[in-house]
Amino acid sequence: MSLPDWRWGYLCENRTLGATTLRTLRLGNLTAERARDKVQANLADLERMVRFNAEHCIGVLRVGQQLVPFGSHPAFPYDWAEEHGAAMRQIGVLAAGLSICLTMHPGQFVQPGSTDPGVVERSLAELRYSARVLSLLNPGDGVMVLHGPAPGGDREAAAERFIAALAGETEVLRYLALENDERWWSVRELLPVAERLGVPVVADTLHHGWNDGGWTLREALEAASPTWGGRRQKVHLSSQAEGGRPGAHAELVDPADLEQLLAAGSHLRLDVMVEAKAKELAVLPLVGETARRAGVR
DNA sequence: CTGAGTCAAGGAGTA
DNA sequence: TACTCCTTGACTCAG
Repeated sequence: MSLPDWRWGYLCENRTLGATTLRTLRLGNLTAERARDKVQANLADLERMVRFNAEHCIGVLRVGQQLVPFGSHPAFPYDWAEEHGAAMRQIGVLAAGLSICLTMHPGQFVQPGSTDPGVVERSLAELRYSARVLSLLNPGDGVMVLHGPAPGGDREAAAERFIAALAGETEVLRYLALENDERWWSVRELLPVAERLGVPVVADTLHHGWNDGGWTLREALEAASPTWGGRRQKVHLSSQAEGGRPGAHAELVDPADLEQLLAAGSHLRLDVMVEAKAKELAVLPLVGETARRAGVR
């Protein structure tokens, strides 16, 4: 088997380093001084993780959504982009020089397709915040991943609201990608929504296992591939936690799940984000395994 | 110092 | 109506 042209990635923190970009604080404790401390600590660890990644051939890193805690909240006490922009740009230049792609993943509260205008506005605020972070950190190839809209009983209407809310958001759309979920949006169903927004589709292998839309994993990967244009195609890889509820992430990646992705996508140029509780410890063996198969280069 | 309870936020399902 | 769960961990405070 030839070496797949893949890069690997993990999420938000690094156990080897004891580093994290997930530091946050309570809204009730939100002061400029405390927020500044958190942001600076998160950024310092982000830089350490970027360097670690470069040393270990890990090409992608997800940045914690709370890199700037409450960065999209009206109560945030200062202009974080102004104060931390220089530090973010510096890390971005470092990462770009090391060919490391930084990504984000706004959470389940972000619902730009909601029927509630207040929810839409708060969701857009979070998406604009994420786009701003990426534009400072990673203007070249940053990506933020969002799930399809909650259907609310009428998928088509929800999709139309979702598209309408995002259509004018140039900065957001520049970084946005849509990810299949285990219940409502298979890769196949998500493609037309993404196409209308002009954004790419992230195929998540675990979600695909529960909700395949009638496609094999290979079909899903190949269908999503052209949505990435010349960019590397982002894919999420994880394994079901033993005894956990459906969708719960395992500590590591099951070898069978790696084999499945290799069989389905070895011919594609992928960025494989590993969603595993052990973070980089789950990725390092995969980097080694895929390199071993190719023989020493 | 430790462990339990809690944390901005939405939506869907269950009781 | 009230409660649970998301992807998780970090924060807070009572003891």
